[in-house]
Amino acid sequence: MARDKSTFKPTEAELNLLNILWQTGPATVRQIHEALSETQKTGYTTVLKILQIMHEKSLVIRDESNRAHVYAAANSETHTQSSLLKDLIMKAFGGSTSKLVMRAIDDSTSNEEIEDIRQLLSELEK
Amino acid sequence: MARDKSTFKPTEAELNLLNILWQTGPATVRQIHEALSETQKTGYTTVLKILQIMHEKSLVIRDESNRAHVYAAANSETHTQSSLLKDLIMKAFGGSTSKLVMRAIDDSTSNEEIEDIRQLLSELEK
DNA sequence: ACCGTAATACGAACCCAATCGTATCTTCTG
DNA sequence: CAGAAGATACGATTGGGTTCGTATTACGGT
Repeated sequence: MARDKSTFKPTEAELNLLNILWQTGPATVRQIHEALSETQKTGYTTVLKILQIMHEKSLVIRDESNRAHVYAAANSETHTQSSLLKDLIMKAFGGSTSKLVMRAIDDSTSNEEIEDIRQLLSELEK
Repeated sequence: MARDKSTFKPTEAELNLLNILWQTGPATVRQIHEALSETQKTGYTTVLKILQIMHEKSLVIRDESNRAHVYAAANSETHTQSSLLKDLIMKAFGGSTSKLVMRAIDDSTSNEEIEDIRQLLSELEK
């Protein structure tokens, strides 16, 4: 069952690796594992395995021209965020984006965040 | 491992049932199953089993005074939405609510949604 | 050319979610 | 009160995600 691209939902472990790839750009398993080790204690082969699975799912692309394969995210961070967001809106907000935005704003506790959002809205007014 | 309430994340099947409970209020397994059957074709005992598991996890409360137990969501829809939202913000938006809001707004295609959000922002300006 | 190092590939184990079939229990009816 | 109907409880199966150990392969230096 090949999943629709816009519907695609990476798992939690996969998303962790994608976050690293988006931040650092294309990287080898070793580099990714090292980056991940900053926050997690996951085995090298575990990272490798997940990347291989992600490759099968076309979540990442890989360059095999060198011995150490170089992996890169197949989709942009923005695209993936949209996909996950849409998923959540459908499942938990009855498909209403405005309900989600309202909830997000209501939950904002940090003044900084509120200011950022206010700024955002000003931009929108044009 | 008892999960923190604010961190709690229902599974997809669980969320489906919660959506029904939030909409209809307390209900028996039969009622829930019937409501679910509108959109899904899931066996009766499957629904029952999931509700039992949710009960163990304290996702729902149940009234056993009658033969047919009456289930109700343990947490409000709003609370659960906040929890899921926070989870997504952490995992996919680097913890930034404003990034998520921006993405949600950028993705809004429906004029109606955009108008609703605009309205929302006007309210916020006060 | 050899050997150690570092890489990939493979497969097993474990856990949890989801589904359903069957067993058991309760209640009402005839 | 016997038995059907309808309810819960339980256990087994399947599938996917996550983890890691081991096997295999490819490079690089002496």
